[in-house]
Amino acid sequence: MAEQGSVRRTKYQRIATELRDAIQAGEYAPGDRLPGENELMAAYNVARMTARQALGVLQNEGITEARKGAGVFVRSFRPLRRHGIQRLSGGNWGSGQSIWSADLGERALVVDRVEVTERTAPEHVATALGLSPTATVCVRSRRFVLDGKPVQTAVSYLPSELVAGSAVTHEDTGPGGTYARLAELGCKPVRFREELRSRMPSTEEATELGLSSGTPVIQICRTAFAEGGRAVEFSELTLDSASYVLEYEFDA
Amino acid sequence: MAEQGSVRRTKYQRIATELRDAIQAGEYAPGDRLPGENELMAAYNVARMTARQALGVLQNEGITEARKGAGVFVRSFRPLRRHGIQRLSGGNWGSGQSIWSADLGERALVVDRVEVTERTAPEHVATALGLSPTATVCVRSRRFVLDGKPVQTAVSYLPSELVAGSAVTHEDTGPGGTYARLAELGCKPVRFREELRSRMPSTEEATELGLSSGTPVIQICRTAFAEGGRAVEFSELTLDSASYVLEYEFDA
DNA sequence: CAGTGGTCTAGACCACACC
DNA sequence: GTGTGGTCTAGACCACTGT
Repeated sequence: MAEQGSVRRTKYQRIATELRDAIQAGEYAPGDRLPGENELMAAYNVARMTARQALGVLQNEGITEARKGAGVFVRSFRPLRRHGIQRLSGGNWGSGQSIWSADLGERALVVDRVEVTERTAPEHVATALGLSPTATVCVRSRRFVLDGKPVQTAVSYLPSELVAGSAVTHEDTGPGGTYARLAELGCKPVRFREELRSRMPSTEEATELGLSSGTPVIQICRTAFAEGGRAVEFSELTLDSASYVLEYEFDA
Repeated sequence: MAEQGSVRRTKYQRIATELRDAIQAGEYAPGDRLPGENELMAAYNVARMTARQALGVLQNEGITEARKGAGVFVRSFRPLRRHGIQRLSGGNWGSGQSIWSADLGERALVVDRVEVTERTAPEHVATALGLSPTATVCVRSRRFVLDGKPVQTAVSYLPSELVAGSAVTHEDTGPGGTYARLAELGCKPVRFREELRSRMPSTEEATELGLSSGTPVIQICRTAFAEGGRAVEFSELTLDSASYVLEYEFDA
């Protein structure tokens, strides 16, 4: 009880630190239940809001997750691996191993929702595609689900002038998908630029991806270029950061 | 359908939503001061903790920042652009434009702290480098600062057996840096694998990078391979997600 | 049903920023 | 000094989860 002078931190920080250390020491495994608000109030002789604040620290760090009516639990990190560059042509690269388990396993990443519309291009899309501000684009919105859990949303924009009347404007784009259709139209993507950033999700994104507090998203803006440098597709992907590891492999 | 949902929520969510909408509508520009706790208490007739909770929502979304004794302010996003693949050989790629302003400008990214040590390889490092668990590695820790603000930390691990006695083990690795020294040792890196994830920072990382609440970090684990596939360097980079946009450009 | 986390109140003291 | 956000208390009611 008497520990005034050691470190100058606050009560909730001290509680949070002890819980975090216990987790990292393996005293609580992923999925385990942590002491709840009532237990912390009794164990540390603090008010409810103080115990809550301590638990909130861990939640905002993304290492725990609260389930209403059930308790607070240790989260796990079992990411999908997304290979940013597909040419995994079989070299012996990789005497060293990847850091995070691939875990792609046999679980299927399936499309949950598809929505195809046409509208005038948002400004940043028109800019990315090099279109006039009044041009229209085909907008393909999808959500991807893994084992019932949404992990990614994707919105692709393609110039209407390019894809009008093709299967790209259908929900089912047919064998080979959008890129195969673009190839048939003489605009096969041959080069890509991906711009990544990470940030906290909006409330809509958190809802749509089923994200708990303390989970950032990775936003990928990809532009696909055809031979000659024409931008033929612009995509905005939003990934649940707890579900993904991104991998890029390239030569010097 | 009707969008009655905006009225259904709790008090703090309603307050947060109104503030967020006001920000997105441009009523508050980046750097502007928002109504504080006292103002919100009066304006919405709520208790202090409720006003705080509303402001906490925006902070956790990373769109505002609280400065003790001063107020709550709208954050801005002015990222550096990190080109993951340096072969930016001047094609005409890019009829379309990048999404976020590059803003690299003339500001200098400088090394703030360097620390070089030697120790036995942590398990995941030994695995990544294909070393025995008892092997020792040269550990180079650095912090990078932009305009006085820390934006990245980097820890590189190189096999001791490879770099012992070379300038790699000095704080100043000389012209061309570590990779030039590796080349001289006959182990020039010719291929790289970068594994990225995003997560909330630990408290140490938040302190070291000066991150405010609601700012994730991007963690990059890079393995450098020499000709023949030998892993010669493993690096762990931790980036302030508010300071970076990552770009990867590659052929299909 | 009992127990959990989520929301909310109405006070209080503190450290810090700005004037 | 005054006002700010940060911490903390001691209550309360609610919605939800589990059994």
